[in-house]
Amino acid sequence: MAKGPTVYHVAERAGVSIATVSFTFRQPEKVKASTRELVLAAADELGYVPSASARGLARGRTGALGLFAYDYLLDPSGGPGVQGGLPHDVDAPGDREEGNLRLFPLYVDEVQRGVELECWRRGQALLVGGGNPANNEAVLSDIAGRVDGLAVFPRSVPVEALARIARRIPVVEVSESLRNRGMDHVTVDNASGARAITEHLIKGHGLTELMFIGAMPSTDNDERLEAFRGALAAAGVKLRHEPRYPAGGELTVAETVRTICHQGSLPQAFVCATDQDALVVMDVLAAAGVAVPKQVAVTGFDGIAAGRVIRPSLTTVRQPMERMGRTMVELLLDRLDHPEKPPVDLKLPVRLVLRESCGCQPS
Amino acid sequence: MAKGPTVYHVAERAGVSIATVSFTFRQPEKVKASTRELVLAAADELGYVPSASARGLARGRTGALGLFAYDYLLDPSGGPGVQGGLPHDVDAPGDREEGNLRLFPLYVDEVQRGVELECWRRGQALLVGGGNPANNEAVLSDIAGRVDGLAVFPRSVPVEALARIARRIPVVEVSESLRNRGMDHVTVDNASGARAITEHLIKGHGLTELMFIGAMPSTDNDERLEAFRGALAAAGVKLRHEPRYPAGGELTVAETVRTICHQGSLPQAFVCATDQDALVVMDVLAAAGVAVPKQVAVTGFDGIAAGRVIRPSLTTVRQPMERMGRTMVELLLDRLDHPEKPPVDLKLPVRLVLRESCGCQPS
DNA sequence: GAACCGAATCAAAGCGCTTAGATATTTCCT
DNA sequence: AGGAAATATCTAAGCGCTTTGATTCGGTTC
Repeated sequence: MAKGPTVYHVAERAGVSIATVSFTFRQPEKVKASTRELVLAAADELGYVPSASARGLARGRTGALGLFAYDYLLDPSGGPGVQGGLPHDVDAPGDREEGNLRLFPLYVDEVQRGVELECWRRGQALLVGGGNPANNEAVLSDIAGRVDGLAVFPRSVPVEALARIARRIPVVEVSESLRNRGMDHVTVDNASGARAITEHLIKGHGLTELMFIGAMPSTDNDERLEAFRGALAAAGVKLRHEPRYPAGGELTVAETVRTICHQGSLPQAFVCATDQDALVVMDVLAAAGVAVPKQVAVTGFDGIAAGRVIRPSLTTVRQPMERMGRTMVELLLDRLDHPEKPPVDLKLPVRLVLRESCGCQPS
Repeated sequence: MAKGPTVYHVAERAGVSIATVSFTFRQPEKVKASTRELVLAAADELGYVPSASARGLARGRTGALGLFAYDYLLDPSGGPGVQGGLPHDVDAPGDREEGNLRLFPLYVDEVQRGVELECWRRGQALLVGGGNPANNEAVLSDIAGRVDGLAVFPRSVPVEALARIARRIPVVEVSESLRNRGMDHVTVDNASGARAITEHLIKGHGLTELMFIGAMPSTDNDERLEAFRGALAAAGVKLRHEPRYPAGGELTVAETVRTICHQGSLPQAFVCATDQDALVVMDVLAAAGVAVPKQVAVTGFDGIAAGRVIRPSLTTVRQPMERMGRTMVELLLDRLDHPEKPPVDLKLPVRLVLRESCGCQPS
């Protein structure tokens, strides 16, 4: 287990210079076939594995991309998680350690998967870092020092810290395009999605008393709310139920809905800012004995897996999450070749997914 | 976007030597407080981010661990995937690109998650690499050059390639402990699990005609089969249905079960080698109009999320997957400190999870 | 056979950081 | 105040690789 063999050892064994060894691995066509085999044989016998540190230092590029994957489930302010309303199970209690909370892949998981797949497809190494809410910045900086480009989730890290990193290497962020100029962004067409789902409720199901609800004010959610309002106005529906936005976590979504149930002032539909919000809403409604979609329709936004399996299944707007991840990788690699191009905001299309919770029939 | 600032720039700006800059970041207590602040200020103004390549080269350690995550779903021989028998959905067709196959986290996903969480908790950087079945070895070698230790899934990579890597850096493998001496292993107590589930069928449900079935002969599966046999023998149950093991994929599990259905020679229970096998079995049975568990019981092994949600829910033996991932990281870090200790085989406990598919009632 | 040429190989200069060991500075005694 | 001991900082030598420009080599051409 002594310190492993280096180019020097291989070179000596093959009777060539270290330059030739390097060429053999990086630009094989520059080396005469016979020499190449000699070197490869020596490398093989020695069990030579090139040091990425040395290469990275010499080339000025590490050849790896980074993903800063913030775990929302570990976030104390993250709310009740995704499991509300899902089928319970005899072995659930005490199984937390083993991933009960993660029965389904979450939004971030699916995007992360896209990043992984695209990196692998392109032979790029991928460093995934996580917070560790304690020392997010230290972790981020550590990752930044290891990679050529970085993909991050919104609000996983302070803006200034991110800006600082972005001065050194390309950074691409999901959503939040309005803030953080100076880096690329991948977003989805929130407006179209929210409009489509609102119009469907109005025209498809003849509902007019719609209420928008969501836990967090984010760029995405704001755009959705805006489009929701627009769709109501366009349809000539007057806003009986004011959009509710228990922003900042003052009032949780659950509490808000619970109150509404008690007051008996239910709208005809809850248009939720996200699927996770919708799951919470449906959970509360079930507990209060309110039938979905009979008494009230519920819609989400995102298209996470859990919404597909829950009963009633969740009508939603699906974001192309895997593709978003892949796109981030593409943007990063592009940016490495063209550092001076102006920052890009790539807006990906969404798709209305009609399921049971709005009143549609499953096929 | 010029090449970023280095220790030299920071040193110059702070009016100290580069050594002091380095100390400020690595061993702050060795630097006088006033100097430290000077350096940190300079670093901050310059947007200094230490280069991990340079550090790795100088220290002989990269400070990162690697995970070689083979994607079984991309494996052409991987069989029908996990979705057999799961609820279908209006938006399923054509949605493949967006992760339909991964509606639930698979075994590898949960283990990977454990690796990630433990790395993050310990402030370790984590490199996840994937095959790319084409050039697995190249990818593996690339990763190996970047990390201090490597975690791999069984049979994701040729044994010799792995052995070669293991000569250079610590490697820990899931399962397969019988092969590949010379590296650490994390396994589970397959024997206890298989025995427990078999005994439950015999004593709990009074079944005597049990049939073992699984797609792949692996160390894990062999141990399970062995314990299955042992449990039958111990219970004095004679083996009416010979353990069926369509090894090597000659006959797929699906075909085997289909044939059995047609012949009308059903056992009282299918004891499957893995949950994925069990899902396939249940899918075929459903298609053949055979009621589970009324006409035949089915059990799995692993405890993947899908088995919890499918109806009837799947009785199985749960592996502590997240913990296995965490354990791999622990072993790796241990091994770095104690290279000469003999290789370890860590056998983690499993837990019998009774659900509907064996005939038990959900609570 | 001298002059020349392309191809193959090599020598050497870093890349940005860590860390012994040397040196400068401060602290604390007597 | 003088000097030893403790502390703070610096000098300089790598770490293993890439890559430019120089050198060597085996042939061609005239």
